[in-house]
Amino acid sequence: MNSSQAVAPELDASCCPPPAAALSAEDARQKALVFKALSDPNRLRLLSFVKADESGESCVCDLTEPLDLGQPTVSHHLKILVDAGLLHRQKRGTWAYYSLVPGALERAAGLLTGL
Amino acid sequence: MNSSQAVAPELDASCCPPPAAALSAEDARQKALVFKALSDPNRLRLLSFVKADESGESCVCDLTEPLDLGQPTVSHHLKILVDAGLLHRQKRGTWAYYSLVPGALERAAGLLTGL
DNA sequence: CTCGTATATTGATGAAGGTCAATGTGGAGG
DNA sequence: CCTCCACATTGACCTTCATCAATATACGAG
Repeated sequence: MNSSQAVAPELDASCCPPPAAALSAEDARQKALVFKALSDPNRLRLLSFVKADESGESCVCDLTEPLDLGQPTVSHHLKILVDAGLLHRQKRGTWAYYSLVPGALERAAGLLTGL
Repeated sequence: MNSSQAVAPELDASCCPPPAAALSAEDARQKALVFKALSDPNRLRLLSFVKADESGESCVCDLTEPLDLGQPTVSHHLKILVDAGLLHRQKRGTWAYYSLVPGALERAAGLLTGL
């Protein structure tokens, strides 16, 4: 009864054809999902922290403290960013490493300039 | 008890210096305001309609019908977009004309690529 | 001044979202 | 097998938000 598999399709599309006309209700609904994932300060900071890390990936335990949030809350936010197609999750042993999906931020930016 | 004057400062900044480090809580809070304004499907469509209009501006009455929303709801969304620095409002006579703030979408996109 | 029109504001309502405490899961070590 | 650790999930609470009906405001026409 959750939305674990809901991946924003806009970020998977190879590119963004110029819309020519206005957004349809469906297009708007799906693009809004990406910006909804970006509309929380703590999620923006999570993206920032992951991107700033030298290794390019961070585990939950590294992100909990600087955000001053509980571990379940951080996991929740990370899941939203993964579902939006912005972060990638790789589990190694007990740890879960999160990394930026290459080009995802640029594609999200393209959703704006290509409105 | 409202936020009529809350203008997102990020969109007014002349440019976006490379962050070097990670986002502060305050930076994240203000940038999230812009994406929160973009996180609603109907607001994305409003931006799209305004941009697609040949004259570059649209009045509320032109936007109410294609969105299939009530007039107060459309006014509410437009206000949020104005407060976020994305739309500009100009009142002429009885009508209120909304237009895209030049470069605002590009600056919002820059908030992402410059994370 | 009065009426009609276009827009903004207020108040209420139901849905969605962020957070935490508690619990579940699954791998590593003894 | 048992225990600790990192992380995920669940359930509950409270806040925020999108929407509408009703009302207010402001302007133009007559």
